[in-house]
Order: sequence, then structure tokens, then C-alpha cells
Amino acid sequence: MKTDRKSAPQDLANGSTQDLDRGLLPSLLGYALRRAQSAVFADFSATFVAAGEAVTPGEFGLLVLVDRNAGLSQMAVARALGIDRSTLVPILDRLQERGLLVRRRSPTDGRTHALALTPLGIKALARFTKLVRAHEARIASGLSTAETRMLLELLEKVRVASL
Amino acid sequence: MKTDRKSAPQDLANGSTQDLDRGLLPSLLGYALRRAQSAVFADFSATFVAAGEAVTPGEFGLLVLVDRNAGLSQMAVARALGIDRSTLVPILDRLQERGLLVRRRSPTDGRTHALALTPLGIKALARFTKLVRAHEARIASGLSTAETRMLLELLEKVRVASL
DNA sequence: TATTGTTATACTCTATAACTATA
DNA sequence: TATAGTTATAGAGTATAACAATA
Repeated sequence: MKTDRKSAPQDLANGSTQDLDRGLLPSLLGYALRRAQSAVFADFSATFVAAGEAVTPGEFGLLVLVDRNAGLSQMAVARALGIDRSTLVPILDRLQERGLLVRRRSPTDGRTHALALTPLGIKALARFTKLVRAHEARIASGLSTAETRMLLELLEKVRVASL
Repeated sequence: MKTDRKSAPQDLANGSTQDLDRGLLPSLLGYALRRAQSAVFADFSATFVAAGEAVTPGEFGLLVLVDRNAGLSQMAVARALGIDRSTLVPILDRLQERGLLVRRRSPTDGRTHALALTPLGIKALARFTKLVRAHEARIASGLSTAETRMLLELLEKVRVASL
């Protein structure tokens, strides 16, 4: 396949309202994924800002993980999230400063911290979960339930194939 | 729907190989999108590193855009990419330092820059495009062509619903 | 020796605000 | 006045390397 450079349109210079030629980009899965992700992230942020809350998708995922798995270590969380252990430190610092989560010394292994939500963190997570459900309903509002299920399956197939 | 906190499993402390309980996360579109994106991004990076090239998905998209739309201004590119004009500056700086792209003064509007690929940039983009096609084939390798087409459509519906 | 968490450091992406040149 | 591009600055996310405490 060729890049087809010759068929480029005329000079569009600056603030033209007309659509740009995106070439092969619209046929790329990676590009569609990035654009969808970006729009979904914007809706997530807007949902929380509108409710006077401040949580990122990553923080929400972390809170759910710690809530469901008592006494998780930082390494275990980092592995589950696919990030470096050093990356996790400032994220936990912030959550801890906000009183949502605590690092306890593990009684069985002095090197690790047993992570746990505080009572405040548990209540906050319940509020966040409601907001996430509203957000999810909005981003899936253009899809039937069958399509939503299908999309989840296809995304998982892509994820596995990309590992 | 409830959060179903009671049914959480036993203490998993640290480096347990066993899978964690991710609660409601696997049913969330936003979460599936983030995880797929992350894996796809990792494959993109690995593909370029293996070929001795260094381009991010964002840089590739920018290069395609400038290639297909001669004389585009920075504002037009920023709008098309959905980023602030100030965010674009260091990205263009890097591409220009690498000799792939130039900022020319627009003859018609002294405030704007007409962006264009250099001959080197055009050749580089051709190489990058081949790598992207290989990368795309890999991430879509778990899908039939019908599924790939379907996934593109569903992602676009999600993007539009999230705006 | 190996692992966990932390710190120091660095790079990218993102933004807002203020500045300049031009319209 | 308004717009385009730049700079200064700041915050979040990502990483690597080195260190202390513990195993």
C-alpha cells in the first residue's frame, strides 16, 4: 500500500473550519483508541468536577483494588496497575494526605506496607462509584447493551494481542 | 446496585501470584479502554525501539496531519489534535530539531506559521508508516476484519457520546 | 543477596497566564 | 481589540538509579 501523497488537498493555512485530511489515521485502531480514550477521560473529569470531587480514573481504580483486597502491598498494587513501584509513591502520598487510605506496617514482613482504606475512604469510594456509574452510562449511551458487551470483548482481545 | 463490599476475599498481602479481585472494574468501559490503550501504546513503543526509531503515537499523528494538509498553522494543528497551542510548541521544537518539519512564515498572515515536512521528514514518515502498519496488524491479530471494522465503529460511537 | 519502599532526578504531556508581534 | 505563537510555570504520570531497612 502506498501513502498516496499526491492526492493531498490545497493549502488550508490557519483557522479554517473545514475538516482536515487525516490520511490513514481514521483507519488505525491505535488512533481510534487514543481519541476515544481522550474523550472518555474528559467526561470522567467533567463528571467529578461537576460533583465537586477530585479523583482521576487511576486513583479510582487503585481505591477499588485496595477496597477489594485487604492488606495489599505497594508492590502488589504497582504490579496490578502495571506501573513502577516508584510511580506509586506520590499517588499514595496524595490519597493518604486526603485521609482516604493508610499505609500500615505489615506484621509478617517488615519491608512491606499493608494498604487499607480508611472509613472516610470507604465512604468516598461509595460516592465515587455512583459518579462512575453515571459517567459510564453517558459514554455508553450511543451503544446498545449488546454493543457494549461486544466492545468490552473486542477491547480485551486487543489488549491480549498487544502484550 | 450495591458495591458488594462484604464478599471481599481474604488477605492477599504482598507478592501473591494469584489474581486480585478487581471488583466492578472489569465491567467498566472506561477501564477496558485504558487498559487496551496502555497495552497498545507499549506495543507501539516496542515496535519503534526495535527498529531504532523514536516516535510517539502523537508525533506520528502530527506528521501525518502536516503531510496531508500543506501549510497548516499551529492553531489548526492544535485544534485538530485537541490540545492547547502552548502544548504544541515543545513538540514542534523537537520535530524541527530533528529536521523532520519546518515552521515557515505565512506570506498572507504574519502571525501564523505555515508548517511543512522537510524532505527528510517525508522520508521518515514513509518509514514510520510501515512500522505503524506492522504494529496495527499485531494489535488487531486477535480480531477478524469484520471485528476490526466493528471495533472502529463502536469506538467512534463512544467518542461522540463522550463529547 | 534479594526485595520493599523511598528519594532524587528527569522527561513528557497537559494546562493557565502573561508577553510579543501582527491583524 | 483579537489572534498566533512563545515563554514561564506548575502539576500529573511515567521512568531509572541509588539508598535504607528488612528478609
